Amino acid sequence: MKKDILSRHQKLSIHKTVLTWFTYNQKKLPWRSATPPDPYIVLLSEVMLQQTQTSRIAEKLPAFLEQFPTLEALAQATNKEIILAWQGMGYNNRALRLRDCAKTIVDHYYGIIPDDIDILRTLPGIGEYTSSAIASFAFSQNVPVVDVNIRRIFSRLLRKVANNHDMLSEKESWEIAGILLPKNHSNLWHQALMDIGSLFCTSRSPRCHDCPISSHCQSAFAVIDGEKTPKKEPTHRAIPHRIWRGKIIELLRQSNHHSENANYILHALFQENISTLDSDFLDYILKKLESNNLIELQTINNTIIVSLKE
DNA sequence: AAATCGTGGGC
DNA sequence: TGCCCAAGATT
Repeated sequence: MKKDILSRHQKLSIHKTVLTWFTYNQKKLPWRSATPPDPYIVLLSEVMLQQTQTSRIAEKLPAFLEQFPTLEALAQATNKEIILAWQGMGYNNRALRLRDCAKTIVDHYYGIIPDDIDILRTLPGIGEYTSSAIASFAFSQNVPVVDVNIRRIFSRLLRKVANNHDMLSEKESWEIAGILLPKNHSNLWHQALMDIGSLFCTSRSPRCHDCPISSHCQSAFAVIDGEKTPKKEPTHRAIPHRIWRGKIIELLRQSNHHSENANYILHALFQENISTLDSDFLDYILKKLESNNLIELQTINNTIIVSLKE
């Protein structure tokens, strides 16, 4: 990409508009309440927010923080404790990785959350986005950050898109993020862009009329919805395994502190009016959950007993 | 490196 | 209703 996508003047104008908008209109979120920011809370929230709406995490974080008030407390959580506490946040493997991340920091970094982006990147459950987000939001380092909101904003801002799926590549987005990064304002800049992305520059039906940067945007008032899928035939798509996995984990959460036998699980899931679950398939799913350290299996009197892993 | 990893809400 | 989407990471 060329560096002259926007003139210096245009960049400054956008920076000022976005940062000013944020000063008066930023979302109030639990992980934004501490000044200076608490790196532990930033770490928690950023992992929780992966592929998950801010509104849900805003609800869940306070109770989680009460149960695990420190990095050390989180590091000591058992699988079962962390999975129970993770209720409603999805992608249960993330919960174990978060605990493993905390444990790694306690065991190898004196319990101090690293501020080095390359070290952060090596921790369990922390990838390119989250390492950058922590460096920027917790430690105010002037690094680029790209999430789905920022990628979508850049995609639309810089050229007129064909539809709401027309996006810059991941790589291009990071390059643009580096080029558009205002000096010394990574933190506020990227949080502002994420707010604007989630409030106005949404994937479908963007609200350009209310968007603070629509006057700078090549795609303003011009984003159209993408194809509504060729819709060939009913193509009864199979239910993804993760849906069954999620139902099983949730069932075990609800039967808190008890084990369940596999036949009961089969029966319970059947009653949810879903027909494609047979015994062998359930066994397969259970073994994968076991290998993920999410559940424990034991066979007693020829029946399989299932419980959350301790 | 394309697939897989939950869950809830919007339309 | 069924499909899409959401502060991505891992294998």
